[in-house]
Amino acid sequence: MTHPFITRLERTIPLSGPDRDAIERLTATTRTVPARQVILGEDEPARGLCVVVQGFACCFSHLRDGGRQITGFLLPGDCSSLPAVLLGARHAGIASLAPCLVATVGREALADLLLRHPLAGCALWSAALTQEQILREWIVNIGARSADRRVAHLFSELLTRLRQVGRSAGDRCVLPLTQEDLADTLGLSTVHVNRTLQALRGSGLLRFNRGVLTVPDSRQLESFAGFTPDYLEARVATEILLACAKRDVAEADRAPR
Amino acid sequence: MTHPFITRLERTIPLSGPDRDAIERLTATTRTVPARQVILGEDEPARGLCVVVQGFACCFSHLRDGGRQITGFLLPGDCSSLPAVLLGARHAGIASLAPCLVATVGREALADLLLRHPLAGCALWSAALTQEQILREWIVNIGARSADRRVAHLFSELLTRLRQVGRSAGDRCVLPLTQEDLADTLGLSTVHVNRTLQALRGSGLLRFNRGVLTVPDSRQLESFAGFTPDYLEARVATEILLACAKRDVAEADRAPR
DNA sequence: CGACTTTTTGAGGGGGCTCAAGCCAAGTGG
DNA sequence: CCACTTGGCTTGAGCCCCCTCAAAAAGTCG
Repeated sequence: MTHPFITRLERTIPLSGPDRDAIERLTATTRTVPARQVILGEDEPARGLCVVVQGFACCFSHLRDGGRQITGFLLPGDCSSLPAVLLGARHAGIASLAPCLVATVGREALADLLLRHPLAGCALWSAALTQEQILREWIVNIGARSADRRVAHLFSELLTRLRQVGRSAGDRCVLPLTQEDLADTLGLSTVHVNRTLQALRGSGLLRFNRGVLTVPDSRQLESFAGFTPDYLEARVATEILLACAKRDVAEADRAPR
Repeated sequence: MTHPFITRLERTIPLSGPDRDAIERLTATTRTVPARQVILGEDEPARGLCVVVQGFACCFSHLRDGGRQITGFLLPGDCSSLPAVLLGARHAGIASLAPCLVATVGREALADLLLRHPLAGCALWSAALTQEQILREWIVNIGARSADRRVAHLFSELLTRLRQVGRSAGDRCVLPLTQEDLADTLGLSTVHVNRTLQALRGSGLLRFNRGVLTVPDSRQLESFAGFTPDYLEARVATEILLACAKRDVAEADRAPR
């Protein structure tokens, strides 16, 4: 089976054989992390890019008053935000929600990849850009939608993303989230999430029971939520692609491994 | 005076002379846009990267029910989100809030820049990453803070960013925003923004009058909002920098313009 | 079984929303 | 120079969405 991270990157750019090899090598050594564990604290400096090979994780921020806000989910093949690694700035924390298989790509290795494999580098950037699209959509979701549509939209997005990585069986999928997690994601209280889920179940749009989401008619749910999946479909423009490829060839000529 | 876009990019990476020249050439032709004008609609395809040279603009999304959510502000030197250009995906709309000077960098020109000037390209990516950091912070703001702290946090961020680009005089700055804009940014109603502003004025933390923000003690405001500016300070890690620079030199050898 | 986490329910309150009207400043045109 | 318009700001009243607090019910796991 191909490496999830490679599959993920190839959704934006078709990679060459050497590219794939290089990435595979970087993410070969993994470590397992139990569920509900902090993978990278908000305060500790990021040593490298964190790639979730298997499992389910999230990015989070804590407020002084004890509140928690989840700012993203990491599915198999996703990686932690590049800013954490490239820019020295503050970064979100990362925690596992289900047991995870995690690879960490150090800064030097990352720099080397960017240098020797521009196409792979470009793919990495593109993944970060997709991430940005998602964040923007989340702002719209939290800022402008009612509680029920908010929940529906999040579930629609997660269902779509899980399908992309082959982790959904028909109309149901596993989401290792508690109602508290949902609350911290959507800017709602736990109690209200509970009642909203009941209402949604009542209207037949979805059922969410002990980490299993069931959506009888995803089309209907998406329509209710105002969800359109186009922000999740990344494909790099050909002009850019050609430029990267050209450089890639040049690199190969000059510095064959 | 140096070009604002270059100043912006150099906040993350020190550029070489040729890099600067190339960027300057790309953003030389600008057009003026009056205030309150749509620069790029949500539906129309993005022809290129949109660089705000002067003025004040915002990114926005519209919902079916007529609601609007502002998902970002573009200050002098900022550019529209790369995803719009590189990935074919849906993108946010862009609108001017004050009169703007805007340059558009076409996809071909952008590809050419990435090819010939890796360092400049890296700077561009980094700017996008900073953008991501800001989006993440906005999610925390909208999702987890009360109305008054939300307003305080946004103002703190904008004040800091305006200082970075030299557009704030001491304790005051110009923000061409209506209360409705603030409402659409923060996920609040216009009426409530009004009352919140009054409360903040009452407590002496800030005054916002007809587009002029006055903050007597920014330290105090930031403390109230729970604002820390570290997510706005981007600086690319040296390892990455060296890799880019190395490639840059190699490029210069191989294909001198 | 006993300790714990997660979900569910109830009751009450408050933060923020909607609707609607009045106000103020800055144009615009006669 | 003054009516008239216009867009934004301000206020009031009423209410509903969602929050908090608290406790019971239902799973979960050693």
